[in-house]
Amino acid sequence: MAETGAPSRGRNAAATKRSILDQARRQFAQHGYRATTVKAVADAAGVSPNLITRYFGGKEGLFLAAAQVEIAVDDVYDGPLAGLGDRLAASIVQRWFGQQGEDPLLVLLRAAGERPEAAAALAGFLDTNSLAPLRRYLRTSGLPEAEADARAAAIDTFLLGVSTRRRVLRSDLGEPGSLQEWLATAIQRLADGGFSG
Amino acid sequence: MAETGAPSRGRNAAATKRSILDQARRQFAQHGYRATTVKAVADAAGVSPNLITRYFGGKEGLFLAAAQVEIAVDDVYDGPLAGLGDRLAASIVQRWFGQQGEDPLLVLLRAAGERPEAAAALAGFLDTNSLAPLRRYLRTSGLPEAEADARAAAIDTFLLGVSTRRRVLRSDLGEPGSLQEWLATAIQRLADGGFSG
DNA sequence: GTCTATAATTCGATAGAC
DNA sequence: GTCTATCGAATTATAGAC
Repeated sequence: MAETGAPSRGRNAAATKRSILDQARRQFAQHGYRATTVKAVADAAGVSPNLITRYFGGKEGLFLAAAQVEIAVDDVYDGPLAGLGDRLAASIVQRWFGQQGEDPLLVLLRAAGERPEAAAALAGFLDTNSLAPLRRYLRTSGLPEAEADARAAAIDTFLLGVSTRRRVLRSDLGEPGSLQEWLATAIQRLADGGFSG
Repeated sequence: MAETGAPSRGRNAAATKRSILDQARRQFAQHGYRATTVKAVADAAGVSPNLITRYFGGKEGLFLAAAQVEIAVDDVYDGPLAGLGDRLAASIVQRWFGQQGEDPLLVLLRAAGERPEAAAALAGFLDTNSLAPLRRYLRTSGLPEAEADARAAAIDTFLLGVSTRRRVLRSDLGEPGSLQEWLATAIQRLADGGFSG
């Protein structure tokens, strides 16, 4: 009885649409694109499959809607370089454990292996919203461009690895507390970097 | 005319089987599990689809065969800690650029998003063949267990991120030369790292 | 605004000939 | 040892009733 998206809708298109979208996100995030069927989503949302075509234009449109990420502004780039690891780690753990509903980024990450556009969309999103800000921040901290870029790429890559291990490979990364500490240390090591040494 | 697996086989079961397997690895590595059809593999191998059932028992068996990884013994764990980054980076770049045929690990990585057993298989393989050896090596280097484990996990996670970025998200990571340098530095930073500081 | 029924396709697997 | 032909299941999308 852990239904999320089927709380007694009646004849209300908006609520129905939302319910379908919630379940779609959940299932795409869990099984990827192809393994998710419109019937399964409709069943989970408690509606008839044809409503998915009606409201989202089909499975493709449903996926695009489910993969839509809202960019959350963050304050991780306010503060000294020495605290970057702590701030980033806190932000990540917060995003992971303090959130209801599925993360649209996970929809993209999980579908990236089977859908090239999903891979491209995720790559683009990360470049714009993770790598580029990191680069700017590190450059502003007074580092040479090449050094800043190398460190930013390393951190960004590490974070992708963490997400892949946790969400795709489903590895147990430990308690939120110790996980956050470990994350902070690793990030800080890369941020303090010596790449052009 | 870049066909790999269809070099004029005649009535030779072993050669046919090999040809199918080569093409299967290639396609699974490129499109994942569900998006790869037995017909497409058969066409690429220049054979009839039913031979896949005949020789591999079906699509499932074909995937398992294509995902079979042969463990290559490596000498990255011979040498001082200060050179670990260099040795690991060299080994990785070598594996990437100096290899014919598709990497079975990529088959697993790409299918991990849609097939839980593939995810589990990859996680298990990495634990046994990457994380555990790293841990052993770092412990042997005289580090406290907790510290060695934290550094090993960080390196392993970073490497997963690199593979995901490169093969799944298809990001351009630059020339082999500079890529290897960057890898070596990042790995070494994590290997040297004060996690219990 | 939503459902039932069904069309149209795709795909994996099988049977049997050569 | 391999191919042609076909079956059956699954899935997306549509038509039309309520």
